[in-house]
Amino acid sequence: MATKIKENYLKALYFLNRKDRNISLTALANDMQVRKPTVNDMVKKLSAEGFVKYERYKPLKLTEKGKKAAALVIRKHRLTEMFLAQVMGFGWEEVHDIAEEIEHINTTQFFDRMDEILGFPTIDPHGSPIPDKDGNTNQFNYELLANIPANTTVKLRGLRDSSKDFLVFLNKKKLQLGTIITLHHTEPFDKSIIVSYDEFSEIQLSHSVSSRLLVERFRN
Amino acid sequence: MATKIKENYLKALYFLNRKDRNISLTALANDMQVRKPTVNDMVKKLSAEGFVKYERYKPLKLTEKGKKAAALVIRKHRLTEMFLAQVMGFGWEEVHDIAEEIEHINTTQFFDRMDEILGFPTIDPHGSPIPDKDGNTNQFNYELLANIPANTTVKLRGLRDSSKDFLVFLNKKKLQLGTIITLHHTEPFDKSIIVSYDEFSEIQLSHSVSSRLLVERFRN
DNA sequence: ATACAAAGTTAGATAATCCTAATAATATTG
DNA sequence: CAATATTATTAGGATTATCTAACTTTGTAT
Repeated sequence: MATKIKENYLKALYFLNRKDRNISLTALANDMQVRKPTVNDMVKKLSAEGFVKYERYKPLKLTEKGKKAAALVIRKHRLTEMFLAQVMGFGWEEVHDIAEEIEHINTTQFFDRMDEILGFPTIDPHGSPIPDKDGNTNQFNYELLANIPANTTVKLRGLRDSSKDFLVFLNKKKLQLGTIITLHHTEPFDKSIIVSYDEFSEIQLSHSVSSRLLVERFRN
Repeated sequence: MATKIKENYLKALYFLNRKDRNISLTALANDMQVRKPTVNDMVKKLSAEGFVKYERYKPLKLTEKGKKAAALVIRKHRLTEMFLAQVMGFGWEEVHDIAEEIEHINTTQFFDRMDEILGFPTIDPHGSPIPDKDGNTNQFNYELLANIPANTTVKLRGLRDSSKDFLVFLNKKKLQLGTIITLHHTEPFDKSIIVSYDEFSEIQLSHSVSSRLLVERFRN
């Protein structure tokens, strides 16, 4: 089992890996908020342990072992977030920071019990998929609200950004997972959109917001 | 805030402190399963931070600050144990090891929420008192079952030993907190006792067991 | 009361994770 | 394609928590 710090490097690598299979050391250093020599040392260790493929001056790659290890940490994180929200009553904007600490606990039964109590959930409170025990992640292919044509009705399914600021903003707008949104119009100039949902009519959302919301179109 | 390891030293010091206000370095080393020079270094640091009173070749003493810091870790541990047992359905023999990991999380709201959900409990699943937010511990003065005279009825209130082996033994005997026990007789030779409780009559318990059970006598 | 045992201390090392400063390789760009 | 910028690496150090080996102080027991 990797240390808490290594688990955090693996998580960071996992998310960088989705954007680009070739991960730069600098990107990882920025993500981890450490200096490049620190990352350089660390990737050598992770490479020696088989989590990362590393060759001098070449981009980093996560190995299958590395991907699986990262996915299992993310599983613990997201199960915890779900537990904090569903069982302990925390808001979706509060769960991340607490889960960030609990995810490093190495007690299988604890997470298994959470899983069971929650009824084996497949998504976390932000709509992100919870990897299964083998580290396999169910990829949903939701669309960005920003890319939906006018006069379409969709359901809010996930978030591109789960930062506290954004979540607090969504709380203020009373937007939550499952909210059914009708997009009326897109303003070409600034890409802002006009939507209606629940008791709100003709609300304007900026492109910055609509490009962070993952939605599902209703099948016709 | 002390590191996880320092918190563990403080806990160990706290329990050693109840037996003897003067704590030997060797005792602490045994408790922590490390070598004496390691402890020597550590107590110097804890002393510099004001948790321990340390002078060369003199016994260690916990300062008030040290006692409070330790009590607050124990608070987190026992709240967690209670949460694991009451909310998550773990057996009293399973909760210690998990709580041992969770107690080092530094997120006040998490423990406050547990406390609230549990209805501000004052004891953990083994009957041990949960220190309050200021680190004050309610000391119950229960008696050892071993010291109770014959023909007395008592209620099981706590345990002197919460090791997994002992807890599993109690499970087998169907003894739990709250069980009302009548002590019929004490055998002078080996100090074993004959008791009845629930559906069990005239059960024999060894001194080793009776001296680990904390009981409350009924007021007359 | 001296000798021996137990307890405590010091010195010097190691591993993990981080740093700065300097250097080397690769990529970009005029 | 040479100059420059970016990226990666190396060298050397710091800190935390641990170790072993050797030494010193304190306590005990004949």
